Amino acid sequence: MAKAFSPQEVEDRLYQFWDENGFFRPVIDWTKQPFTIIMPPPNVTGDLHLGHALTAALEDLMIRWHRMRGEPTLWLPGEDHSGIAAQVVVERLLASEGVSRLGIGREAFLGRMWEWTKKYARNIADQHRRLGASADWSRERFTLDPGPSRAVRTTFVRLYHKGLLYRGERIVNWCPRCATVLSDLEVDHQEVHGHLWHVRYPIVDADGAGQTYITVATTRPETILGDTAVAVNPHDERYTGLVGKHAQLPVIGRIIPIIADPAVDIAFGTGAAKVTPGHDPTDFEIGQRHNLPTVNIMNLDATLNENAGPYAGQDRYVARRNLVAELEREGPLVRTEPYDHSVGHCDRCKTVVEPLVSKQWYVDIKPLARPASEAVTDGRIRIVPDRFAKVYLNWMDNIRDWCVSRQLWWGHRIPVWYCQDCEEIVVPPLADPMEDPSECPQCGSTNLIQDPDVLDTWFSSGLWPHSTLGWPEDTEDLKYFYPTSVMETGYDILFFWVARMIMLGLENTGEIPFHTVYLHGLIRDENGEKMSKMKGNVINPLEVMARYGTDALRFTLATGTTPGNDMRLSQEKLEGGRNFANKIWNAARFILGEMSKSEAPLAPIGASETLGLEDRWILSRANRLVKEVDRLFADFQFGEAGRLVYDFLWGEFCDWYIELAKIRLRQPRPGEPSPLPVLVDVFERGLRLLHPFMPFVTEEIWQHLMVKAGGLAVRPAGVRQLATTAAGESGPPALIVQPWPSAGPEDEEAEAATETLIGTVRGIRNARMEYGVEAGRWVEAIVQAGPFYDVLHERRAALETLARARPLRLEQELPAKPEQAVAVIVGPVETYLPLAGLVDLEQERGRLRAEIETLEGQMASLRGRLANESFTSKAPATVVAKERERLGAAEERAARLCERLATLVRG
RNA sequence: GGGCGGUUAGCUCAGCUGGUUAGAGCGCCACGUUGACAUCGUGGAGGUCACUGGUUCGAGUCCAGUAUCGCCCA
Repeated sequence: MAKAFSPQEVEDRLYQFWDENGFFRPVIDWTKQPFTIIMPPPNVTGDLHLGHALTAALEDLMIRWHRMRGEPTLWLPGEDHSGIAAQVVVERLLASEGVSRLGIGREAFLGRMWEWTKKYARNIADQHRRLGASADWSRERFTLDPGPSRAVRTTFVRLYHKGLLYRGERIVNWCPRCATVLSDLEVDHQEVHGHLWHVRYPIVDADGAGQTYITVATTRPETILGDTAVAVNPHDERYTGLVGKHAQLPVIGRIIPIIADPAVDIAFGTGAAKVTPGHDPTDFEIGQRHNLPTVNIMNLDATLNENAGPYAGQDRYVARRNLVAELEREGPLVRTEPYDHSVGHCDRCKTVVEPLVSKQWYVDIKPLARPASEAVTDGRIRIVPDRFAKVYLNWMDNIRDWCVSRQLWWGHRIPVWYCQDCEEIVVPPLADPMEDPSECPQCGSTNLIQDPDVLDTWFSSGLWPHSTLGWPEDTEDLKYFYPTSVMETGYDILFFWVARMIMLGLENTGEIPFHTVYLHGLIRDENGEKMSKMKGNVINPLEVMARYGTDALRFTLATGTTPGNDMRLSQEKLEGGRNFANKIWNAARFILGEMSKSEAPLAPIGASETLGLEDRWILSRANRLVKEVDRLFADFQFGEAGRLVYDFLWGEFCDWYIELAKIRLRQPRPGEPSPLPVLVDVFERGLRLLHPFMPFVTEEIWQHLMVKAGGLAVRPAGVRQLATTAAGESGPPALIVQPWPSAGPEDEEAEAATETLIGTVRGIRNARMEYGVEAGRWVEAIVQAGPFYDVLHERRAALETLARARPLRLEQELPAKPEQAVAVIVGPVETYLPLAGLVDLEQERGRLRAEIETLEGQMASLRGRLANESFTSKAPATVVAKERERLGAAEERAARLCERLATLVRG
């Protein structure tokens, strides 16, 4: 084995080994409950980013854990066609070739889309493989595949016939750059610095005494050209006399009514609002209430149209500038003030969205939202962390109809035909949603034209948990794996995706799509900034993996996040992950080296009384760890679990157990058991616990271990020699399919004794350092071990070696304690280091006094607590007992320290 | 405007049924190349847990309020 772990040498090989042996494919076993995760399908628009890496790390962690627990485990991978985003990329590609989408036509364009998509879907899948994703690639799905497409069309047809899909003309969010409508969720509201322009409209039928004009305030003066009324609040006394009168629009001279509507905010601007039903959602509603005409002044590319009179053909912002100039010149502009307000931007391209009236397809969402809310309120679906349940329910309660049509070519074409002879809308029959209608059922015409638009990408994503498993067919997969277990994704798509999956899953299947929603946070850069290509602070997971290894990335992500919270990723953190992998690697090198040296077969671990103290200790600690990790995993606390495994392997196993084992291995005493079986057993169990976090390094080491163990003809306890593949065949042994460890009993006696041993070693090291003893020098030590005499006598060699204390005199009771010596007191164990020539009695007295002082502070607070009648009567007995014990220990230690101090003072 | 979250060591963060003298990684200081590992080891310094009040025998942890930063929705 190489001196340092080199990830690139093992990752591809091991992934292939797992994949080829079918370990990723579940065996359907109807007697067992499966564990299923449907992977959120990444967009095919490029490379995986760190968010995907986090998703993969956490999902693979759960998947590997459940697989090791022996559950039929399915992780179904896939990719999303990502409608608008993908189309934009390919359109840009075409532009670089000097052609356009419209130029080459729909069919040729879709050909190019597919060509491009296939390449990138493969790219995404390959990147998931590099992340070590143990997903079942035989079940991989793409949103435009025949299966999921059939699900989309079936859903549309059923919703339509149920009356839950309708075509409506209303104000939509239009992205002039993407040339499509957007759903409310795809609009990103941002504060922008703008102006509020106060514009005076003359009253044409003023009654002499009253006002002769009315002043409106607007942030979008160009829409004046589309005004069809001025509205005031009915309770606004400033304007009561004007309601019913008429004003004249500047520039184009249209006469418009002054109306009263409660939607107008008295406090905003002048209290008089211009009403542009064609270009503002609120105004549209006012227009509906008052039967106002709607004037559309804009083309779909955000230039003004013929209704804009002299401004026709100008871009909206050019027109705004020019119009403001004209108003100023001509007089109606009475005031301009700076004004910050929120403006909708296209989620994808950040272009300012234009509200305009358009005919689109909508899902009547409330009937779907109710059952989706109930599924969360009644606990059938658990959201982790649970605070997001409130966010979810709040959104559901205020949900608005979902605009699902998009003016794109790339996507699921809307299965609606329009009769060109009678205006009938034709949708395929419920009985066969896939059938394209050939004639109009109303008039018999065959002159049908399919709606040119496609559906919102999220419409197909919303079906993902059931469409990937075969719905609408009643497949075996659907029956077995649905409802799925966990949906793990980022909180940023809770509404976009998770909510819609719940609604559509319930609608289509009558069942929840998943039992648990686990939401992770965003990965930010080391300064807490959101990563973006624009800022240039994007960390590419592929580069990270090349530099630090996949395990390092995965461990760092999995342990650095808590549910629903963002994480800052930095090189330092990744280094930590890499170092941990290397630490484990080197522990393996040590153990394997020792195994090679040993001629004897690896003995099974015997009964407790045949084991050494530290063996019992580390086994007990390992058992405690398994118990804790199980508890934390079950509660989705992966980060905390990972940290415990890290602390155990590094801080206990490597730092102490291996060091203690070395002493026995180098100076074996007759009759003493070898630590090797325990070394191998505990390490091997540690590898299993770590496997879901760091699959590659653990598998690689485990394979080495098996070769060695196999060579010695004895395997660590509990190893499954052969794995079973999906085809029911036997495969080679592999860590990925080893059983998850189960927790054995704890050994408190061994833990306490070993802690005393470790504490004494630490105390001696500490004293050495304080007195400036050179690291390599051996020092004399005299130990009064009291009740730990037998234990320390047993571990005498350990104490000597680890504390570098020799000669070491060990007694149960010390009749006379050395005076010219440093005292180290750990529990009832007193250690004296004469440190010839180095001990300064004044320094030693100071050291003792300081220790006594902190101890006294502690004792005072404990005594106070225990003297408090309400504490002893109200606190649980175990807590009170524990405090008593602590006080006792502190008192004993203080007494010993005081005694020591007294000796020194006397001397 | 409504809702949510953060505020703990120099930095980044854990701390989930309230119970030691609050932990980790990184950074810092000192020492150390004995055959697992310098991607390392040993030891150390460093925090009135944002603030105020409350509940409780006991609060970093629960409640209310304040400040401040951030996010979501409108």
